[in-house]
Amino acid sequence: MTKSGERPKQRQRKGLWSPEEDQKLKSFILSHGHACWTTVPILSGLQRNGKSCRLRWINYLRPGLKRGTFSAEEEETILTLHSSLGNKWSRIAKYLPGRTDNEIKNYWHSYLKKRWLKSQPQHKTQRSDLLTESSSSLLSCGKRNPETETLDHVISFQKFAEKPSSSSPSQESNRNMITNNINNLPKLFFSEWISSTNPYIDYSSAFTDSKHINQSQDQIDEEELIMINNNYSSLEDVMLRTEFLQPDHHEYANYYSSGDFFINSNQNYF
DNA sequence: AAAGGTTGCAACCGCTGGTCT
DNA sequence: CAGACCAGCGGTTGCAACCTT
Repeated sequence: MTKSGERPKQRQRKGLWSPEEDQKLKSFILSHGHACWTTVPILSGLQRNGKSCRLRWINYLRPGLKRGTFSAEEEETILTLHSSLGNKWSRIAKYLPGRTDNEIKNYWHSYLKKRWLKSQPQHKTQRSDLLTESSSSLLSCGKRNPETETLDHVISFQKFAEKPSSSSPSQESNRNMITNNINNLPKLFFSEWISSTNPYIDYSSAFTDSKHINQSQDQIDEEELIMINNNYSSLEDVMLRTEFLQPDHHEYANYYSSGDFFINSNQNYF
């Protein structure tokens, strides 16, 4: 202990996580939860800071994460949501089960933005100055400034607006898809569901605090919904699709609050 | 085969807002 | 009410893998 009574600061590791560290963190959180992230490294014996542990869990270790390439549907969802929400990656992630905000952000910067630029040679006329002069900094994730930020939104908006309607299923066909295929849905394990991103339930708090479990639809940002519905009809498709993937969240929430969650998530994944 | 360039992604940093004391 | 603490978010960086010359 120091004079002030604090613990002497342990040298904290940085950089890539080793498999041993991953295992320590994973088993600690699965058996104890994470009431307070700053205590997690101390209690689990990791030489990392709490922030780093939190990030590693959310972006990599959390059960139910999808890995690998984004599907065409996911791409469309990102483009659609980005066009109305901007760089609100965590909000966008809420509609992409199993994807993290970090993953979506990286995907946008490394692929989607470029794909759009490639497919839009005609824009050289109107916005050639902006696109040619700042595209290099854009593509290299240049420093934040109002101009590039605005351009981000312009890019994603135009991309969405110019998409042929055939590639974006109508609300009608989407509903049909739901009714036709509801029985063919893959069943989610609860751990998958709780780890996937449900727009109606703040599962991250729920994980350690069961009082949040019964939060329901009113938790959605109403302004967000209004904006989405006013601007783009296919954004409703996004919402439907998301709900479609996670139809039984209330039932699962009750299941979680019953305390069986950890047992089953352990069985399913470890 | 090797050097240099590019890409993708994991992780860090700094800021913000909420909660607690 | 103010300050401390914490979680969450978005921007940025570092580096390994891959590609090109």
